[in-house]
Amino acid sequence: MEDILNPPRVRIRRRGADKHPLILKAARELVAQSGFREAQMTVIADAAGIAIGTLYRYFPSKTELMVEVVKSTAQREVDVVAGIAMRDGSACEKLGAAAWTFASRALRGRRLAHALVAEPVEPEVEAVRLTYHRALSRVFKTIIEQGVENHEFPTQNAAASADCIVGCLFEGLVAPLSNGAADASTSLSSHAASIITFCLRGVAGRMLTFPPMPAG
Amino acid sequence: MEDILNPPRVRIRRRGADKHPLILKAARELVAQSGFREAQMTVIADAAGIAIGTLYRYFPSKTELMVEVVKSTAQREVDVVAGIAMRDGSACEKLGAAAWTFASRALRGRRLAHALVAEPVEPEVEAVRLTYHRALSRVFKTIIEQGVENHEFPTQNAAASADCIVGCLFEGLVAPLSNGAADASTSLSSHAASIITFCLRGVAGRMLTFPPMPAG
Amino acid sequence: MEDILNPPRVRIRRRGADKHPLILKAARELVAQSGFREAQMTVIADAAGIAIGTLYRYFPSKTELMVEVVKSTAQREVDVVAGIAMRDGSACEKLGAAAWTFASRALRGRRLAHALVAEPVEPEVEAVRLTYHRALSRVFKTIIEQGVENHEFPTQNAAASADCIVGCLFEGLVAPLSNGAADASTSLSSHAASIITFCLRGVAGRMLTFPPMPAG
Amino acid sequence: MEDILNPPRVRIRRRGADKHPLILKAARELVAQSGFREAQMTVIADAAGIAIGTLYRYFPSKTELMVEVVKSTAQREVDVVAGIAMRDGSACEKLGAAAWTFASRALRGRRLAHALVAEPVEPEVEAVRLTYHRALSRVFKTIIEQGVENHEFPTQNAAASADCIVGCLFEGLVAPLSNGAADASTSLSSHAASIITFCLRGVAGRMLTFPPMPAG
DNA sequence: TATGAATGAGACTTCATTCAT
DNA sequence: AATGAATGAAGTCTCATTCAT
Repeated sequence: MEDILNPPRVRIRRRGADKHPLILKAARELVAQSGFREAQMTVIADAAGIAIGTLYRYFPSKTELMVEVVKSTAQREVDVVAGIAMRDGSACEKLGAAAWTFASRALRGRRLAHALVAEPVEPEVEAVRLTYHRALSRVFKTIIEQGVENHEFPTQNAAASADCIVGCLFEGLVAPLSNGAADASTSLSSHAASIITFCLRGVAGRMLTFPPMPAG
Repeated sequence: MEDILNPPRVRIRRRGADKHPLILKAARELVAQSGFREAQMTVIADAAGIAIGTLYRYFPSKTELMVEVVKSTAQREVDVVAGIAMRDGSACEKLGAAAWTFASRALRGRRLAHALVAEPVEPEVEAVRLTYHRALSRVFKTIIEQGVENHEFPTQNAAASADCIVGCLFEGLVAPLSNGAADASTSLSSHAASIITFCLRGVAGRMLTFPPMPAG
Repeated sequence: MEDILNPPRVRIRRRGADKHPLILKAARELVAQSGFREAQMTVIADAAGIAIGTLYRYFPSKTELMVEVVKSTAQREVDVVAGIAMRDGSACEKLGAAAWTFASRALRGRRLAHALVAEPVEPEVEAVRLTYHRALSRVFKTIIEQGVENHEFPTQNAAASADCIVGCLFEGLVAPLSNGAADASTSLSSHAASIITFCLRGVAGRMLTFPPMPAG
Repeated sequence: MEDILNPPRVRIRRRGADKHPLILKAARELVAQSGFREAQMTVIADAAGIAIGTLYRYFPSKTELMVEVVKSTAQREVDVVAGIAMRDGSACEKLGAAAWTFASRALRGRRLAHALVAEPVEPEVEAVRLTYHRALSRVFKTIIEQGVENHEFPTQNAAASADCIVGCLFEGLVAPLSNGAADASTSLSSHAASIITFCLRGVAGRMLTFPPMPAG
């Protein structure tokens, strides 16, 4: 399981409850709702039920907070997808399952997924998001490498293929979400199937059709 | 050839050169250098060597200016790639050439490409950027459809495949550029070859290796 | 006939048509339409069909132009009302007729009347408007003085009474116009009759009812 | 007693004095000194001894602040005049007293009174000012109606008469103040007496002379 | 003399961050 | 430790006025 986070920094010593996760939750929800730009510090503090001054005891700047938001959210996504990669089964199955898992989570989440993929702001946050992309890519890379060893897949630049899969999923699933329209997720899920089919072919180098899975 | 732009608005003229392209150039360069966020109106005016009031004679708001920046830049990219798609040759060759063209142009461009692909901004600008993605995708879709007719490629959801190609190129080429580091472009161009290979396999459903082209 | 204007200043020597009245007309119409604030120099120049630079050859500043607008417009109003005061008839009749004339002109004109009465801006323009108020007042004062000489009216401070009449007309007729609503002018004209009745009583010191006149 | 204000909004509190009245006072003084035009947010903040950001914590926009300035000032004036209308005495006495009270307060106040009566500004502020005129008029209307019931005054359009009184007071007292000149208030107060005499005659329809009161 | 593009001071507003209580 | 009022730099946009052609 990938760990995006650097060793967790020393936190403020506190008497009562640790407000760290509380703040992070509030911030994440606000970002999920309306993006980084709209998530102002005052609003986040309000949502967390604490004073703005208190928020600044836990996070020294908005940048830092947003970095944490991206880190933690991304980590969760990577963990889930990575969980799939650990299961038994052929590389092909795992690849399909992992992609589908990512896709179905992105189809919910919408705004948040978009924020993680395409809504940057500051270089520092951008850097973390890149880390997320790479972490996700690494999960796929691992599966591909297994498949190459198995001879399920032909020899290939596994890292590049993994990047491509991530790109396909982002472009295919997240970008269309950025127009606020609440598209019928049915059509999106068949679209997702086409995307994943493409990815499987790209990796396997032969005709494979991805059978859509029950949402999960 | 795609035309993203609406019919061009009537411009100011007389006395001195038309400042429209001058401003657009300055704005584009600033965006290319440091992204939308840093491109403030005052700075753009300075860079263009004009007063802020003059800037506002040509563009009624920052949003409008940024929309033009994205439109014009994106249009140029789409045009170039679309130009490739018009040439003679097999669908496979054209697909490779178009992808390679996009890739090699993105390898220069760096920050600008990133801005066109993944930076934040306002909904209005975002909408235009999405148009760019779709326009690029349509170019690839056209090639794929030709290939399917030719029986070069198997039957497939051409739109989804085209989106995937765009996603692969963005994720594979643009995202890595976003860290300011001046990566060795050699390694990037071999990376690009891997990416394109993946795309070709995804479309063709069989083993194809993309032979890197002479930079152009 | 009152002359509000100071001796007309030396104007620019010109070859072709004198653009002075042209500009004044355009400015007056714009002020009448949307007030001083909205009457920007560029817009006035456009409306007059001349260049902004030319406008500035005739009027050295917006303030000066607005002063002229108020002066000329007010002069016209004063002239019309003064014309009534010159006619034959009892002071009482003339007073009623003059008031009614002012009122009926104000009921058209709307925005312009408001601008002349209540929409000031700069001290310089304000000063001119005050002059207008005083000039109008002087017309009424003349009528009242005649009436006092005639013994139609009791001895009184004619200047103060005249100011009051002006005040009644402004407050009673112009102020209600400031809400953009296009009130039924029927109800306004009966309102006007009540206003004028009040004025006549105030001057005459006995019961007089003003019989509304045919609009003119 | 008229109440122009809507229910007062929830205010900021805690730590330090409530800055609401402080700001309002500063703004009122600036308007009184130089009118709405000169009352810029930065200047108001400076005058109140606070930062511009603080100003915006209390008033969301300049318009809102100006509305409050007009509302609160006007309310005070209306309250004082209305207080007179509640006293015992004949309608005639009350009418004279109310008018005199208004007049004597306007003779101080100068610029501020002018701002409340005749300065420009935005539609939103204008609307509030109109409310002030109407509220003042309503006070006089009440007195007149009492007088009509008493048979002190003849039957008449009480609303129109009340508007006239307001108009007389504004035109007779406020307008002359608008030229910055510090007129001898002695002459003004005898002028005021003439104005009020006119009003009484207008309402009563017979000869009444208003005996100037001791200033209050 | 006419033109109108260019100018730039100045107005309003936002929001991350600080610090006295 | 918590609070939240206060701060003010920074950004966008307007419009009267100037001046080169």
